[in-house]
Amino acid sequence: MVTASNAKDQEEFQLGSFFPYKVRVFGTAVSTAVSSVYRERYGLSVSEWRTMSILGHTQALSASEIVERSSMDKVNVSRAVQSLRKKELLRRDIDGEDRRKSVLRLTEKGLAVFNDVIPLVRNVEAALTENLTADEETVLLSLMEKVQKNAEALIGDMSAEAGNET
Amino acid sequence: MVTASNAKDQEEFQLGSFFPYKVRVFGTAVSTAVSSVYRERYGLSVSEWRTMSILGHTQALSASEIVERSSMDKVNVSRAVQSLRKKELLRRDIDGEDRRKSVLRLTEKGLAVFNDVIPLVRNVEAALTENLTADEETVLLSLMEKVQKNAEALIGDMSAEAGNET
DNA sequence: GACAGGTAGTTGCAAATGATACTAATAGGA
DNA sequence: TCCTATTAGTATCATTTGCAACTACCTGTC
Repeated sequence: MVTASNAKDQEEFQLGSFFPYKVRVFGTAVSTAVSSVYRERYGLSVSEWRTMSILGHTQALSASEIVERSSMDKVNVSRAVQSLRKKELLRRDIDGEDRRKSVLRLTEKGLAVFNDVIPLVRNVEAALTENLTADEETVLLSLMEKVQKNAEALIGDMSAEAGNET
Repeated sequence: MVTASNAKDQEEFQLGSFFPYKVRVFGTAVSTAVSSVYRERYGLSVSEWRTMSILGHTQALSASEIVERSSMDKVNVSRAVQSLRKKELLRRDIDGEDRRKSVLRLTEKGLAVFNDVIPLVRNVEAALTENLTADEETVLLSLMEKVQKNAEALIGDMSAEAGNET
């Protein structure tokens, strides 16, 4: 998979035209635009927002169910739950049948915040793609998915190999 | 800009189909795939890699010139420079004409590392887009740019307004 | 030549993220 | 029942990142 290079590669490497660099800059811009909304308004972090938005309607999930739906790891979720509880936006009960499991749901206050934020982030979402046609948006999403799958495959390979080619 | 919402918005919000969420997951996957390469091999952070790749051929830049070319802020660059110096991958001299300015360049060791990493990241870059046609890649990049510009405009608006619409 | 204002870069503090190790509880056997 | 393996979630530590304040230096003006 990792093959040889030639001298040209080295001479011509330009960060500005490096695909992963562009992706990162793109992602940072989008992420900042959206997260500013709920951070400035309610001091919510990305993890907190994700947790809330998953609990929003599908009330009463365990932490690990949130992990499955949010592409966050359990540490992240655990911390988001903690700080949301501190802010009284989320309530945690213990599952009667399996006392390792938590039963998480938004409080009324949490739901109110959530409902308040939704239109704001939706507006940002709309503004981000306002000059794209519906087709373009579809294409963008499907290409991103393709690349993402490639990336995930690569990551899988790496952690499997753990580094051996010189 | 921020307009009204209706009840449907709130009922139907799904994190999984939220555009910024998808972008973030996409970006994280790509970024992880690439940065693992130079992190595992040489313990380089993203900032360090960026700094190195900008200095690579265009030897001898000041920190602020790196800032301009890298979409990192000066704090980030400063720290990257520090740790690269510690690793002896980068040398810093002081500009004779303006002693506030640093004159940064890769050491031989740094250049060797850089040249060693280039083909590896190039391979990842290629693998990320291997199932995309050249056209698709072009389209993806141009759509990302469009969205990114929108995002940057939004960010600009926000910091200008500082939050007032209810 | 001294003072105001701007620029280059650094440092320190706080929030966010990731990896690892740990505790508590359940499940499946023997 | 007891023993081991798994699972849910938490705590700890190291890294990363951002913001704001700070030092050092330069420029222009008086």
